Amino acid sequence: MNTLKPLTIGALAKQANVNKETIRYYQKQGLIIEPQKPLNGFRHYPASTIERLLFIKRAQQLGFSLKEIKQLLLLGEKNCQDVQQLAKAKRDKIEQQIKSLQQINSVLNDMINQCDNNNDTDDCRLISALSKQGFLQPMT
Amino acid sequence: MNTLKPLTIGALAKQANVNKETIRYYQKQGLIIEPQKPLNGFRHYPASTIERLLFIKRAQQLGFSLKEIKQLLLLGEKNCQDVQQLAKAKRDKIEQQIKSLQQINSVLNDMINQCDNNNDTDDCRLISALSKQGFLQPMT
DNA sequence: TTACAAGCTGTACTTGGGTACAGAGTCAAG
DNA sequence: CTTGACTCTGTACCCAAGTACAGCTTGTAA
Repeated sequence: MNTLKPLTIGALAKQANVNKETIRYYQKQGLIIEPQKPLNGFRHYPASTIERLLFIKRAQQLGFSLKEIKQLLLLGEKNCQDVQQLAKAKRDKIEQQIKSLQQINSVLNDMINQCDNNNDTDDCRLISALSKQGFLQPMT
Repeated sequence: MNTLKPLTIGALAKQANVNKETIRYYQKQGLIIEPQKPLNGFRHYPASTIERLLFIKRAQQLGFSLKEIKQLLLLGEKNCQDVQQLAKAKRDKIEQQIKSLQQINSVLNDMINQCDNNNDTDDCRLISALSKQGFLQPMT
């Protein structure tokens, strides 16, 4: 009874909660190994591919691109130092992003508040604020 | 002497510090008006187009897409309330993004620190952390 | 006037992360 | 043995925000 249905692409997709086409796409990109196709029939995936897909999705959530994830997977076996480097670079980038977004956010808020203070429709302070120079420092 | 050279596309591009092709692209997208082409000759842009381009670039820095910027420009003349709505929606999105990035950042930092604590190359904690489930709450 | 720079038009290409579809082949249940 | 669900392969398409290029016309300075 427990012949444990072989993992075809559809089953794999379900298990890992990704689209079939996404799996094929990852194969083309070299992110997961495409199992040999038996002469007649469908491919069977090892269960570890589920883990691999989940890994990829988690890394994506951390802001890694597929290209970077490929690096991670290649380095992963051997080179903890290099992996850490990648992670640090990513962290620094993310910190930069946070700072930019915070700056943007405060500008947006100022503008929104200015808008509150003049609700005659004619002259929108928000638009005129955007029309002026120098309200956002160039990112350093 | 001061015939004040007419603003052809190249001059405009220089003034606004954007690429000529970008200007053509914005024209196609309806973000800036393409002046009539005189029967023989090159287009002349009004100086206000410089302002318009700068406006677009500033709005982009605030995270607005070109599509949204088009909205802003259409609304801008009349409808302060609607403009404010757009700005608020954008602010909320940006706040969400900041929160996600902060969460990601702290996860990355934890992982990097774990890596520091074992510098034997063989078993990379960072990779094994990524291999485990549940370290990132699904974005709510 | 002749060369060279600049503008014009249209189309195609880029990146990243996929999705969609057509036209086959194959498997498995009834 | 047939039907329907699934897989396979390949190609094309989507989005955003442009960039690049070919082949032409026009403007300008020496």
